[in-house]
Amino acid sequence: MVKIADVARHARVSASTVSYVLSGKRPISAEVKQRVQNSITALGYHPHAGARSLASRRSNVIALVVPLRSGMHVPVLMQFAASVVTSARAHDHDVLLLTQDEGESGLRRVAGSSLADAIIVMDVELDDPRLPALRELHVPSVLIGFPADTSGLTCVDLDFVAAGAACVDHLHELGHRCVALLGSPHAVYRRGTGYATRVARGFRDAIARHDMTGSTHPCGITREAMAATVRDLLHEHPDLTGIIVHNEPIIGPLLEELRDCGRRVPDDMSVVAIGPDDLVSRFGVSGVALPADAVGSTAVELVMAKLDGEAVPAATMLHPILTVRETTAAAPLSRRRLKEKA
Amino acid sequence: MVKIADVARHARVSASTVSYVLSGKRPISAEVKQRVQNSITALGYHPHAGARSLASRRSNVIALVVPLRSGMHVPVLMQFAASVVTSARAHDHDVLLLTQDEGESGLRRVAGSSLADAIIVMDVELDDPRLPALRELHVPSVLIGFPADTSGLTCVDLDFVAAGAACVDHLHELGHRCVALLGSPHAVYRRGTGYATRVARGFRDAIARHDMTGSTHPCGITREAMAATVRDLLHEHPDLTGIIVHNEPIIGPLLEELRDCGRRVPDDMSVVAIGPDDLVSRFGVSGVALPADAVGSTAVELVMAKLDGEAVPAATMLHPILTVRETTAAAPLSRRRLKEKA
DNA sequence: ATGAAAGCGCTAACAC
DNA sequence: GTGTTAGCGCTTTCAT
Repeated sequence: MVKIADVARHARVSASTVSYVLSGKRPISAEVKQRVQNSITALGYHPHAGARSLASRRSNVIALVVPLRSGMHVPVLMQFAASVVTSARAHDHDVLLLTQDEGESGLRRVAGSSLADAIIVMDVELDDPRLPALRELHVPSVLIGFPADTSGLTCVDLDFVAAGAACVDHLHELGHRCVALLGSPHAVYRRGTGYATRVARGFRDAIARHDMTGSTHPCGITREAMAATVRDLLHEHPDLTGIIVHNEPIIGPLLEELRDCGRRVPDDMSVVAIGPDDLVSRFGVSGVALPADAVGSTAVELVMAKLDGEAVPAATMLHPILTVRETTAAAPLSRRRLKEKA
Repeated sequence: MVKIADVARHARVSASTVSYVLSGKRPISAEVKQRVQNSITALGYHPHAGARSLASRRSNVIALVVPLRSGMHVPVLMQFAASVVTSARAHDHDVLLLTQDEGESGLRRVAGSSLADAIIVMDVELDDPRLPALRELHVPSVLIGFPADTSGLTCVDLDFVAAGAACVDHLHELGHRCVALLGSPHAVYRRGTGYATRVARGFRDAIARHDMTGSTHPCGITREAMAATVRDLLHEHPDLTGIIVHNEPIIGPLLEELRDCGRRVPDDMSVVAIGPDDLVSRFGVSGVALPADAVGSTAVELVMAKLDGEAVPAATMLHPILTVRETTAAAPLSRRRLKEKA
């Protein structure tokens, strides 16, 4: 194994000079710098990670805790993870993969042994059991998702309240006055998943602001459950012209069901979705995409800032971006009005 | 930070004794062992990973290279990864996550800096550009998937040849004599993805062995492409009674399409699938599941064996397990014969 | 069965 | 702008 002393000898400098060339922590003459770099490539030198972390008290590794057994949409998890790895590498850090089932002790182990300098935790729930550990741990951490109490933490996620509102705003602009939110299964609301509730809040706020009629409907993820909910919905609200759906697995089936019920989308019924961009774009649905890449890279930026001792906000909310596709159009009623005017 | 000397003092032993209690590399009296363990928990001691890897030349980390941008079925990737992490933890190792796009240099970096003791590479292609590096690297590696030439490597995967054959065998036993393989898109065969070709080989071998009629059909992943292929197929082979499908995205649509074509499954047409178990079981399809967990844990076992200096086979093929569900039944023709006999 | 001591390869004062 | 040196916290001979 080639070590720093070998490089130093080869470049006719001291070991510390090699170290400083690598870290850039002190000015080095252009000539020496060049010589050292040549020797490094000539010998194929790679600094020993362990020695480095021992001497510098920095492992240049960040731990990423992923929820492997959860009911989350898996491709999104992957996108998160990919984005975290890529961003971390851009900051010269590596990523250690931890599973949620190691729980609190996993966090303590990784932090305690200086395996990682920081921790990113995905899919945090409202009252997550790991929160106390994260607060008291001496390594910086960033959470993806919002717990009930963010004090003493750093959290990042899509602004789901704004996302819910953005969907309503979009429908309102198109002249819709009676809309519905097709949400997650009841269980998701009860178990503290935060974002489900937040979308509902954004929805209700916007409905009130625009003086519209709106109702929210938890909805199962099976085709049958969805069909039942939708039929009830159409029956109880005959003047419904817009549906906002925040429930990944039913986006596709919902479109089919509406067709089966004799409603053309978007002519008779507009549909807006909040969900993973692969899903949303695959079905050509207007809506707000879950910005997995942005969330991942933001999490890394926040972690790096904390490692540099900078102060960061407890909550970072990513602005929703609504993309208009083929499932939303002017409300039937307002189109009728337009014709009458003509 | 509490270090080994602190534990030693607290337990009134030397540092080396603490180290040996931890590693078990030399006999320690029950009494001392107990005292040391008490001190460890009392002080909340965690050995410093960097110091450890420096002194022992072992990081206790294995690198896992995942193909993030590939066309692979993402949930399966996740299952692999989860299985690798869990198995690694059972061997007291952690997992470093690398993305495929770091390529060969990523492997050299991780190995060269002693960040990881070993490398597991997922989704290896027939002529993977990273193979030379993997062969010459001084750290052990295990590949998930088979390249064209496995010499000097250690590979593990489902035995796709046997899987293809098992599907044919199953149909043969049910009395089917004319079957078809609905495979991956043409592009997958051209690009060297190994398993596609291997399934086809197993299929053809079994067809020949049983003296059956069989044809293989590459198939696009869109609903339309699949529908076209299926209609051609039904038209050209009127006596077709069984379809083996090895193409994740079309498993569901295929069942619908057959129904639309007036074929009842399994009464008129049996369907066997090779694919991710979540998919296969979701649709109640008979078939061979991709044993992600088994592949992941086997990969870890192989890596551990290599780290222990044991010799391991270049190729480990996991036996396919065919599960019979609701989409296969006795061939219509043979049932007719049975009736005639009665 | 236990202890003492010599590194492992690197970084960061401290010197000049 | 560069060199010297004292650790970083652990493992593992060597010694008893």
